[in-house]
Amino acid sequence: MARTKEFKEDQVLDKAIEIFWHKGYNGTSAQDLVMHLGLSRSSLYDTFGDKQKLFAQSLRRYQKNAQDQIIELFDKSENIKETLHDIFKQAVVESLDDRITKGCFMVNSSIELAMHDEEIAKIVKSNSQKMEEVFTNAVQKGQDLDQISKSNEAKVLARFIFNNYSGIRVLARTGERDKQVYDDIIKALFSVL
Amino acid sequence: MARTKEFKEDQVLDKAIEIFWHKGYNGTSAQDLVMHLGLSRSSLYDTFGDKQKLFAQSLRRYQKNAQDQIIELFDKSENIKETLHDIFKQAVVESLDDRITKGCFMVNSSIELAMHDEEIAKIVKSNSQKMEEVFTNAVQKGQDLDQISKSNEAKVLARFIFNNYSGIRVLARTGERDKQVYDDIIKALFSVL
DNA sequence: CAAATTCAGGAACGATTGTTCCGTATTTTA
DNA sequence: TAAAATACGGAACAATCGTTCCTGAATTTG
Repeated sequence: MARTKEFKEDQVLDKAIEIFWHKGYNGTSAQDLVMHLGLSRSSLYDTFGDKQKLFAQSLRRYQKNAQDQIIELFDKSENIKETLHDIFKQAVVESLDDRITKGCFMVNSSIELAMHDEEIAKIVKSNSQKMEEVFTNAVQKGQDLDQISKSNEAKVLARFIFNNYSGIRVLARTGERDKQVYDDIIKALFSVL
Repeated sequence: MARTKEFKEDQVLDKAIEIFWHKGYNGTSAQDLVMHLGLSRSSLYDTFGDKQKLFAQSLRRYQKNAQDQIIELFDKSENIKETLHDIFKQAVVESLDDRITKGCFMVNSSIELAMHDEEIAKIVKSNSQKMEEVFTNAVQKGQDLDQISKSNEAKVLARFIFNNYSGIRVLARTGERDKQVYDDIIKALFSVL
C-alpha cells in the first residue's frame, strides 16, 4: 500500500539536537535545519509539525538520554561518591573536548526559552524534579553506605550537587578551556561530600 | 549652535539592559527597542550604531555596575563570610522578587552569544577574570582574618563560590520559586567556607 | 534672525524568517 | 498492475527582521 519511511525519526532528532544545542532555538533557522538534518522542507514539516514542536521533541529526547545515562550509572554503582566523581569528570571531559562548546542543551534551553515558552518550561521543570529525585536517592544510598558525609541532608546535598553541575555547564558554554578551573570547583565540591 | 541631547545615554542603556536581559539578544527586535527605549529608530541608530553595538554597550554597563557593587561590599566588609552570605541572600531575593524572572544578564548572554560573537565572548571572559580576582582577594582576606576555613586555597574557593553563583542564576532563570531550594544550596555551600 | 544640531515619524530597503503548497518521482503492498 | 503513501526539490507565501533614509519640526547658540 504505502512507501516506508526512509529516515529514522530518532536519527533526525539526534541531528536536530546537535544543531539546536549548538546554535540555540532562535539562532537556528529553518534553512539550517533542512541542510543539517538532510531531509527536505516538506518532509520536515510533514513529520514534525513546526520548528517549535521539533525543538520540544529534541529537548525531550535529550532529556531522556541524559537521565537514563545517569540513572544507569547510579543503579550499577557500588560507590556513590566515586560515581558522582565520574559524572563530573565526564562533564569536564566533554567541556574540554568539545571543539564547538555546547554546554548543556537543557541549561541553554532553560535560559533562552523557559521564560517565554510554556512547553519548554514544563520540560525544564520536569527535568529538574527528576534530577533532584535521582540525585537525592543516590546521595541517600551513599550516606546509608557511609560513602557520603551525613553533615547535610540528602536532599540538600542533591540540590547542591545539581547546582554545581549547572554552573559547570555554563562555564563550558563560555568557552573556558582551563582544566584547572573545573578541577578546583570539583575539589571544593567533594570536600562537602 | 546646536540642539542639546534630550536623553541621557546612560538612562537609555539602562532601559536597553532591561529588555535585553528579559528577552535576550535574538528575542529582542528593533521594534521592541524603539518602543521600550522611548526614542525613535533614527535616534537609536544615530546614537548607538546598530543592535549588536547597543547590546555590547549594555552588557558592559551591566558588568561595571555589578562589579562595582560587589567590590564595594567587600571593601567595606568587616566579616567576609557574612558579606558573602549577604551577596547570596541578595541573589535569592532578586530571584524570588522578580515577577519576570531574568536571571543574570551576564550568564544569559554567555549562553546565548559567547560562542557566536567575539566581542561578547571578550566581555564575558573579562567578567569571569575580574570576578575570580575579586572573590579570590576577598576569600584570602577572610582566611587571613580567620573568618573563612583554610581547608581549600583562596582561588579554589573563589572559583567554587562563583560557580554556585552562576548555578543559582540559572535556577532563577528557570523560574524556580521555592526559597528552600536556594537556601539548601547556600547552606551546603557555606559548610565549606 | 540664522545656522546648526537633534529629535520624531514613517516610508522603504533587501534579506531572511517560518511555513505552505504543488508537481513529480519513488517505493510499497494489496 | 493499480492504489496508496512517502519523499523530494523548489517555488512562493506573508511576515518580520535589521537598517537606511527623508522630511519637517524643535531647540540651541552664534
